[in-house]
Amino acid sequence: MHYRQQKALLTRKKILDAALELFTEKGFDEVKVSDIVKKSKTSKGAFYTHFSSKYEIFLEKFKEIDDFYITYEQDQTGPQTPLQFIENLHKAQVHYLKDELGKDTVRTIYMNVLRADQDSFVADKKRPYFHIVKKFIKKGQEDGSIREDMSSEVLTAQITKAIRGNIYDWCSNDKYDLEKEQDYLLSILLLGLTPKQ
Amino acid sequence: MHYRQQKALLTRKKILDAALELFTEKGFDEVKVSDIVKKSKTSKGAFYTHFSSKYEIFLEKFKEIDDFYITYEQDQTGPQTPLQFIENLHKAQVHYLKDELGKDTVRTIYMNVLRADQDSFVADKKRPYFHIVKKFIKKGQEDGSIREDMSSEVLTAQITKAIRGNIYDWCSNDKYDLEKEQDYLLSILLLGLTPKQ
DNA sequence: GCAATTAAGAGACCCTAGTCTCTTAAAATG
DNA sequence: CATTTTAAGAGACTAGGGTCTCTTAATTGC
Repeated sequence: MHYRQQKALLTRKKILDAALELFTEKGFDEVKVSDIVKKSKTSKGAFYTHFSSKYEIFLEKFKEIDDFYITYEQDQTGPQTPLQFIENLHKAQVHYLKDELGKDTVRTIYMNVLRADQDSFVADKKRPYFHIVKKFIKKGQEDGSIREDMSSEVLTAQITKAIRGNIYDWCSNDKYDLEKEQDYLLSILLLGLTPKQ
Repeated sequence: MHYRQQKALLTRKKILDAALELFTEKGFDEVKVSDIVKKSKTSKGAFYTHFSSKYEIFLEKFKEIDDFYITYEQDQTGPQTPLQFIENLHKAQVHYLKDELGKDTVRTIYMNVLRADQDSFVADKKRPYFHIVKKFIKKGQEDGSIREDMSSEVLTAQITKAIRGNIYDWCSNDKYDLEKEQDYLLSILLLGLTPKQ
């Protein structure tokens, strides 16, 4: 590690810290790149050598969404059937999105995922969220409580994307009861996971 | 209708026609408002008196998405159970989105729905799509093939939003087999609609 | 140690969606 | 018919994300 690289890393951190502070304070749309540059006492040139867009720096922080899922799984101790686990996970999820992250943040993420140059993030199968759901679907298939005509991978993909539909609708509607709608949707999805008679 | 209003209407039409032609030719992102203005021989002032954004004029055209659903329902003649109808409708839907509208158009719509100033369009319950699905869910509830612990309105909302999740994922992933994923998802959703034992 | 190379960064500049102001001609008023 | 009001539209201007070029100082090579 050379002196120059160290200094660059410090610059990167200055920009990141300033940006996150501003995002928290004013929200993504209200923060200008020039604000970030001013606050971090750097320059546009520095900003764009370290981050490829304003959205990228925003995402940096919100990759910690995944910590929620990891922590959630660890915290579960009592006995639960796989279906109960999946249901409870998704009920906890809406609280986290609503009360911790906030609609505006989620909306920003969901919007930028659709930008032509961006590669997905929410639907990335490498995310802990996907792994955790898949793990419990597998368990359910093993104990016979979940259908086996589709692989756990495929079933997981279907559940998570249906849930994304719910979150998407919440983001685009002013009056939307996220919890209630999540409950309704889960009721259909979980029944849809049971083995066919 | 006064002379001035007539002339305004003509201007509006000139802008709309020019815009749609350019969108078809080059895609939403590649068309500049100045291109539209130039092609229609009008001005920015005229553009923004008739449309509130570039997206709004785009949506104007793609409200005809709804014609697809109306036509589809009318064209169905043979006997089908409500669940079969819903399944077939959604299989036809993906072909329409993929081959008629195209991913780029759908992506543009899904993205703009999330813009803070915009009110939804895709999740609007007044759309024919919603009405048609609801009608068949009601039928299924009447003949006992669909669960009755939730209203047809609620069930419809869940199905349509889960489907939106699928379309959303398609829009944000390069390699995504929309038809196959729709089949998988429908398999879960339709089972989830059946009455609980 | 000294030239040549290169990476970090400063900031002027570009691009384009959207706004603002001003003009003009049609409609309303009397 | 003259005057006032107003709505459509022209186009200059603003805003803000992102790009480009140029500088400088650290690193490398001889």
